[in-house]
Amino acid sequence: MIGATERILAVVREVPAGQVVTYGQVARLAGLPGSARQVGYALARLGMESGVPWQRVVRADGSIAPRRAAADQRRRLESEGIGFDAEGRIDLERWRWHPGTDPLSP
DNA sequence: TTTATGACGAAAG
DNA sequence: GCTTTCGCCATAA
Repeated sequence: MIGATERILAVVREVPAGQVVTYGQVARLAGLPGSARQVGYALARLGMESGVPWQRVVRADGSIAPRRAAADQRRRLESEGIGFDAEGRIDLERWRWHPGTDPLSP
């Protein structure tokens, strides 16, 4: 029996570098519509060196969830080519990941 | 067992 | 665009 946390992490691992997804989006893709908080909670208990690209998960409005590692997350995303506006938000229209449309899948 | 909390989100005013 | 309200659910106390 695969737990919800496992499915959440599986989805996050699918997100290609240079693109982002929102918490709610991950929840839906994991089959847990409406449980966006669960996504954040699963990532919070995760180790930063777990290999999961947690930095690619952002809020529904494109901003970074305020916490200790927020600055580190922004730095990582910028190094992947993602840009932020003056209010610290990402243009989701431009960098949002849509399943099946990642650069490596023709 | 009941309450509170948290890397959230959408709707309503 | 802002704040409030409510829904969600695993953990902790």
